[in-house]
Amino acid sequence: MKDCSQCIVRNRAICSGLDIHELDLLGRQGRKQKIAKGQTVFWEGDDVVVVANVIEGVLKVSMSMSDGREQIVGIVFSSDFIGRPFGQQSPYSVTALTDAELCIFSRSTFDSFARQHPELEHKLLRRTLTELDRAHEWMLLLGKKSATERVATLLLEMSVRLGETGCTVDNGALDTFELPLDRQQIGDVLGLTIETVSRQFSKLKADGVIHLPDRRTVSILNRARLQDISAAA
Amino acid sequence: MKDCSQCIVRNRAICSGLDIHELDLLGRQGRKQKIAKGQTVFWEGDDVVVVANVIEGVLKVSMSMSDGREQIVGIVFSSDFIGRPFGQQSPYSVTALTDAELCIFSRSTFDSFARQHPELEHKLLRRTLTELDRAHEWMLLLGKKSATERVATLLLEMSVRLGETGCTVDNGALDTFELPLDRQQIGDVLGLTIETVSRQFSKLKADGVIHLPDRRTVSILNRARLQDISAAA
DNA sequence: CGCTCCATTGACCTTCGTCAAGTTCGGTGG
DNA sequence: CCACCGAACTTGACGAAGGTCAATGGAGCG
Repeated sequence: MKDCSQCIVRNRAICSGLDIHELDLLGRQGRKQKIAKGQTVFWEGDDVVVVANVIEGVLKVSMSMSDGREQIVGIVFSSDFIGRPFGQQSPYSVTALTDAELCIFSRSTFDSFARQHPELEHKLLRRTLTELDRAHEWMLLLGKKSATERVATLLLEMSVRLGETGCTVDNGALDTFELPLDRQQIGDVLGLTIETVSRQFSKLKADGVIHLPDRRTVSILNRARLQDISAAA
Repeated sequence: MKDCSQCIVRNRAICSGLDIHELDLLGRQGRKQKIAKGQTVFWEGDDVVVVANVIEGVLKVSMSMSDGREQIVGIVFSSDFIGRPFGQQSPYSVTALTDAELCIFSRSTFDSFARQHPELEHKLLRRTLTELDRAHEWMLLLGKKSATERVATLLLEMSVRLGETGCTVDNGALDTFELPLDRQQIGDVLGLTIETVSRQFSKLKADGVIHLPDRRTVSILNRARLQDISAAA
């Protein structure tokens, strides 16, 4: 890798706490890699040989059962971190939902670098803690919310997180955005079937809460109403 | 707090990486506190003023919606850590399921101590990462598993985690144990109603997989079968 | 002995999943 | 530019799993 200081996620990724010297050191260990949409970066159950920062693109983190049932347990965006540091087996798979670019490190290299650079571990800790908060929020959704509430929650969440990833200037929630997930994947995030998701989309559209110009893009027409429907805590 | 070196969770809590000097320093900041069963340690949405190690007892970590629906997002045992370091608001409530004893720190004190002691942050990071793994596993359960599978999974999980907390010598999974949760709470962990949980218990009992000597205690008669039913990944 | 609190069980109903057509969109080739 | 093709999505009819409501059971305690 040549120059971390020019990296577009420089200020948002976990590397952001490092000084120029450390950044250079870490940079030597990493390599950029492009991942095509649909490609899996690593598989559930495999040995964790690498971890990575997401430079560009959207990926899903998923777990599945022996009979094929799959749950998406996370969606990661530009500047997010993927992989399981300090672990032997990967508990999940990571797959690109869009074409993506990663900054990849061998896990063992990363682990020992992290141990020698508390600032990096600190950033990773903070990130893991927010990730855990998000997981908890999602457990509430999966355990207690109705189909309508789940879909509304997802739309709001995507609106916010796509807004955060710096595609826009203002960093605010987007009113119109393109979903990086197809209907099946939305079902797999929400613990619903594709048909139920579709019906809820249709209903929200019929109620004038959202507009669906095409399969993938969503326009929020009435955010307050959507928040209401999502039964936000 | 007088003497951390004598603490019963000394070797399992996040303090375990600290040397005697550091341990003494940290010990001066903490205080032990007994919590009665049913008492809430801190509330969802409140400012996080404290964090704590669990010395003894079992507590639930829960999130709830404005209309009262509640999801238990975690169960913590002896030597586990509770509270949200580096955060403003607590995203969840923590309530004692049994009488408990905590080792409490002011969050700001803990935060700055942690930042000055990378070994502590490292332990906390590892713990947070396994906590996240567990949350992911539970998302799979909540999103994709049937009622029977959920109950079977919970029983196995409790069997293992109660076994780990050092109540026994061998640290293995227990075949007979007392549930720290009542039926309503089991429902709140599994995303089911109390009636469905009860029906599944009765069914497992009728099938000879488990035995229920009284409301709270469970005896696993056929672990292999239970594992099968749980649809473990 | 009887009261209270859980837990269990039963009957019924709602929500969501399943199965099976359609329909739309986007891409490809004529 | 238009026709066609396939994949993804939508819609409908039906059924099953689990929720709801209500009655019953049973253990612990005064």
